[in-house]
Amino acid sequence: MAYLEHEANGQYGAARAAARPMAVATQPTFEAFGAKLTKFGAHDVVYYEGDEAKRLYQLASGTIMLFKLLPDGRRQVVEILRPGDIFGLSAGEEQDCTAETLTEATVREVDLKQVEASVDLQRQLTKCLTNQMNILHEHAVLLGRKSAVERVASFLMYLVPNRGGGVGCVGPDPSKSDDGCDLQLHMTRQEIADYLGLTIETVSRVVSDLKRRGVIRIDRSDKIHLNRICGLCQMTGIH
Amino acid sequence: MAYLEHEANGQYGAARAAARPMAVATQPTFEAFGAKLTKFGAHDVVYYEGDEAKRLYQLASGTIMLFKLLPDGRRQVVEILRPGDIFGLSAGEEQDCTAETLTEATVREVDLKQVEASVDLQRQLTKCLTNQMNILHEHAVLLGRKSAVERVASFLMYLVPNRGGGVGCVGPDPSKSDDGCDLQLHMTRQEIADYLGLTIETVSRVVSDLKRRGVIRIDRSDKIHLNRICGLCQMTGIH
DNA sequence: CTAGACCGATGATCTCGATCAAGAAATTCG
DNA sequence: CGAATTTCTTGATCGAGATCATCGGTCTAG
Repeated sequence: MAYLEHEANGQYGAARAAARPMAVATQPTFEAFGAKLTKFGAHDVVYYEGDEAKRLYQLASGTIMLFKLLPDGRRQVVEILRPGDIFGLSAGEEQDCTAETLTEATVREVDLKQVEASVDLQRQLTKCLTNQMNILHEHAVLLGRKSAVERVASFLMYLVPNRGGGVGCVGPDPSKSDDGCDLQLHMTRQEIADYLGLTIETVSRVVSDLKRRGVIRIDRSDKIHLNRICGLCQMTGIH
Repeated sequence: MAYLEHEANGQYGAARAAARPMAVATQPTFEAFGAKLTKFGAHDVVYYEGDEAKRLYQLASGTIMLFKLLPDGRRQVVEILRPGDIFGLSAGEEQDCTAETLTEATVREVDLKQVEASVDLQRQLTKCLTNQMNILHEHAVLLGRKSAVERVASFLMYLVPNRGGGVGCVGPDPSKSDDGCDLQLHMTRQEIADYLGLTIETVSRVVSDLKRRGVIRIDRSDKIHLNRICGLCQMTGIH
């Protein structure tokens, strides 16, 4: 029985966890499908939770967050979208999240009828959804099992181009002196906290701590320089 | 600006959060596509995290969990699958999760090539993925923002037929005396803990507490009777 | 320039859930 | 059946992160 053989590696066979999905290829776009292009300013709402879900959206440029609210005001940011990501689909009649821009953004809109009809569109859709699903899985690990430091480190690594969340990290890469990187967050401490399932104070403290330890440098509160990417990656909990 | 108008409702416009997605319609199946049917015993592994992702699976009967591991053994159960749910797709070459049965289960397998080719299959796929994505969003709220009691209450409500997670709850329903329900968990306390981002002890304590308060009755450790569904629903944090 | 609003940093304290430690109950197996 | 093993429960203690409180910095409006 495969299960037993596996158990030899520890409680859940943690040794197998070393194999991890690699960063994902470029995402398809819906350009070719005569999608309507809409422009939004920073901090605009594209739709609210509860609005009728009748269109498919794809982010063409900028950054958008999807969040959900509890009636007492607690908020959870469930996805941070990048160009190529799709949103606005819902299993029910209504949107399950609010979509709000973090920066200026342009969005492609396609009618759901049109989606139904096109094989190509469906194929691309599947690819996008699968990709976003994998990210949601990784985020569930972060929210369910990681410490505050690990969450912030994972978040920063997620913003490093081609290193989504430290996933696929190969350890210190001596072949390149790429161990520095400038990040533009486009998010307030509150938005970061709501994404990481923390409070604003904890995020602030952890960031200060990373600065004190020399792992990062803070140029402006939303502009952070990573001094040692690999050092940061070691703090994400995935090593 | 829509944002400002919205803000009148509180920090994030919590008032809008009342509108929630309804329970989802029956899921499509891939029966018609000549899928190969495989039978698994309880606690069998369908595939491991890191295995090559080359097939699409759909759960035909039984229950399966998808989980991810951190190298130090921390585990997060990211999805609990029900008949109709699909799994095994990955953005990369490798599976991002381990899939393990909770009960005996039968699984339909379709080759990825075949998926690419069929419009119908794609359409159904989109529907399944969208549904599961919505559940992942809800679960992110649970992991990021809910208390231990709210998590356990939400989990139990999630198992009540037609009341997925208390979503779409309409308050005490006096038209039916349906305020009781027998649940078969098919999960150990450890598995529940790993799904809810808690420890086994906390899950055990909360369950004992719900029993003490008369909200539930424990017939066997994995067989729980809900005495007052609405009372439980009130504890999920969504009201 | 000042006043006001907002955002972020940081100290003090508290609390919920984790951790540590036994037992009790259920399940498996000889 | 009883012994061994696993799972669950419960108590005691601890600590990471939440909460509360304050202050400094920055941006905007007048």
